[in-house]
Amino acid sequence: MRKRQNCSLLGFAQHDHKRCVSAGLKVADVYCQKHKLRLTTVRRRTLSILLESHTALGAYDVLARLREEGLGSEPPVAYRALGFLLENGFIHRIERLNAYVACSHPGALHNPAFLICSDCRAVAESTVATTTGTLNRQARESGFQIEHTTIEAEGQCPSCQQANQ
Amino acid sequence: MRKRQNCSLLGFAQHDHKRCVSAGLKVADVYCQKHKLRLTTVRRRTLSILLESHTALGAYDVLARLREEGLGSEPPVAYRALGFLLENGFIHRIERLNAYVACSHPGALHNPAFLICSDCRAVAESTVATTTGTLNRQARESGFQIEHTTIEAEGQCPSCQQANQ
DNA sequence: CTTGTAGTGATATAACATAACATTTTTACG
DNA sequence: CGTAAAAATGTTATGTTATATCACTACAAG
Ligand SMILES: [Zn+2]
Ligand SMILES: [Zn+2]
Ligand SMILES: [Zn+2]
Ligand SMILES: [Zn+2]
Repeated sequence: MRKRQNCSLLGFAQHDHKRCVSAGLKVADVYCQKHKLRLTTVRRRTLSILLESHTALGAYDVLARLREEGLGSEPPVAYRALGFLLENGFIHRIERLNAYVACSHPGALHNPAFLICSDCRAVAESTVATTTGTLNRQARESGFQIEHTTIEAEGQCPSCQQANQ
Repeated sequence: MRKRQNCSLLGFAQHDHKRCVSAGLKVADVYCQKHKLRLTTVRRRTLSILLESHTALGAYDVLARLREEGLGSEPPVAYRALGFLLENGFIHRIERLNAYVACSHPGALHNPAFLICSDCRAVAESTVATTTGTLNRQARESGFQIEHTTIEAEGQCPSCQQANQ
């Protein structure tokens, strides 16, 4: 009898979080070198700020951190860095929160689904991104061409459930 | 051999649109009477503004219309009316657009998926709202309690595809 | 009629995002 | 190297979306 694998989602599970940060930065470094992209100081620091938490941060939260460190003080600085990181799949945007979160499975562009805690903004990223067959069928039948699908499930993460019980 | 039913989604299909407006208002009238809710002038007009198009309108778009008609000129007027209509399931919020759309299947609270045209903001509402089994399983296994799921597919509606070909 | 509740009016401000243009840094190439 | 083009950054201003707060009004219940 095989032991059931623990496949709880990163973000809600206990884990060695320093590895998330270092691994995420490493992947970005390698990817950028390979694709001749410039992971500048601001961009790299923006990524590490997001990697340091598995929660969604607003652009102005990021900007505040950058400002403290003398890396820029005006909104475009943060939005440019976030834009670069989004384009290259290192971070994702959480539409419900107008906020940004580091990718948990970096290395390739992809289109994940998210589980978002409405209390603490913790975010877990699922690799499952496809819509249900029914929605796809309805789209096809009505002639709608789907280009991108956003799936965001909101609720309570394990620790906030305990805290609020 | 049974004829294939045309189940193209309202919003992209040709239809008698005056009926959408009158039916939507009627449902709201009845529902509010039954539940002792007050569908005031501003609320009712806000609903009809959204019913008049199957596209998503921003709060400030709605406000502009209300202002023209002397029904209110400051943001809270629109946001309060939209809030009431959202709470009672007469309209939905499109997160990707920070915009609002009248419900196509009014009468009960529900949690639909949307097909959103990125060119013209036309929105079709699908009754299919459940996430994929896999996402639900992942949530359960990691102890996350899903309360609400947003599914928004963005792409091109039939007429915009023709226009851009 | 009076008292509580729900709804509105009005002002201000918070939060999120981009346009536009000047300047600096980096890269590419002769 | 020197220099021109491209990419990134600095800076100012403004646009867009949303909420807090407090005063006032309408209205239903007792
Ligand atoms: Zn981590
Ligand atoms: Zn939480
Ligand atoms: Zn219609
Ligand atoms: Zn369209």
